[in-house]
Amino acid sequence: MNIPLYLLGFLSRCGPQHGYRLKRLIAEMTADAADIKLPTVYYHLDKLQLQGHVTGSKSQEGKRPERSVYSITETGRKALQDMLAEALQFDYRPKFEADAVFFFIDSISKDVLVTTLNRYRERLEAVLAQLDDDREEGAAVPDMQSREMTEVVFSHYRHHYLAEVSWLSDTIDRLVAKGSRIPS
Amino acid sequence: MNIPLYLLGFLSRCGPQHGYRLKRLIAEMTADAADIKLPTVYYHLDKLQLQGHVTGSKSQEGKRPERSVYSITETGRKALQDMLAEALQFDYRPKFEADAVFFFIDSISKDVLVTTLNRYRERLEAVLAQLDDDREEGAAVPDMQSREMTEVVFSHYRHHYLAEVSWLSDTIDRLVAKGSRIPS
DNA sequence: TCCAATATAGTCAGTACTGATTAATCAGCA
DNA sequence: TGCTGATTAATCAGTACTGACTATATTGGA
Repeated sequence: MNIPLYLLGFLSRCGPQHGYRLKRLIAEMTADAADIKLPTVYYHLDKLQLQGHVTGSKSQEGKRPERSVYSITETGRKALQDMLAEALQFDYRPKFEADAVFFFIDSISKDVLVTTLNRYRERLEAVLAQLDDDREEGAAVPDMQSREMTEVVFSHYRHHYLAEVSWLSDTIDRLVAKGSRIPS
Repeated sequence: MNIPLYLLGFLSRCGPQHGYRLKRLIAEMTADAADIKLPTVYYHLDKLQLQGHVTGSKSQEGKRPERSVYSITETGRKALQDMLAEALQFDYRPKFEADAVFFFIDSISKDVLVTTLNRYRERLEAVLAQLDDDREEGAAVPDMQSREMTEVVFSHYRHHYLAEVSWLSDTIDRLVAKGSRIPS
């Protein structure tokens, strides 16, 4: 997910942050397109610190355990530019986890498969509806720039969910057609 | 990628195998849809052995280092059925690694972005062409059952690559339209 | 027949990631 | 005011994965 890019990017845009706040910032600003787990955030902040791309200033307040505010450094800004250039390579390599099933359907009845796929299609259509709701909500993202780009990202998901539905329809048709030719 | 499902599935279908052979079997039979790395294969075979789903019989031939032939056990076949049922849940959650760029384009000129996206589209179209070639090749997969299902999987990739191209076109149009309204 | 290249079979050490847990603070309300 | 549940902030121990490496066997050609 190119996590360091998100971390440096938002540290640069929003100024010094605690790891925890940074994680939430990213989730909010990207409308959850990037939901990075908290331990993962700290893992990468540590690495970035070793590389000198961020500095963490520890500070003790009262009896609280130590906590750090992370800031991007000058070399961090350089690294950010490099990462952006790298990300511009745009390499799409999807993995369809569930496709394994198709290699072993001989142990599944065709009826069950078709029924399951139909249910899957219903769920996908629900996700699409949800996605449109979230888009409306994403319209609440503060700055203009981010909002427009959030639209681009939403559209990205939308296209692929539609593709999934379309493939599903084809596949169901194919299975049903085959079933009618060779009725079991 | 549900690797244990592939391992048990092909051990079941093709009989006892060395880890190495199993890996290649899977690559061939799935026309590379599942390219599992060799150390990953052994990692999961070890786990499956601990769980009792496969047995590995060590055998020394000549001066060769020890090597194991793995077989699926009865509990392994049970586990395989469970995994198939689980995989039938069909959960599609795409992650678009490169989308991070869109949240930081303010530091990139629009011209560069549009040029880059156009180049990306060209590359995608090449991949689509390659995909069709591979499909032809996949037609050489031995048994009928596998071949048909390989078609389904190819069609899956095809739909999503087409979606990617279609999203790209929309996005480029959007960027260009915006650029013409507010010429920099 | 000897050698280089390739195929076969596997290990190891390190990277990336995350579920579960800890620990203090704060807001609401009985 | 004292208790409860949510929020803020972070760590730890474990899982999953893989690049780089080791070692033998086989094969095609000079």
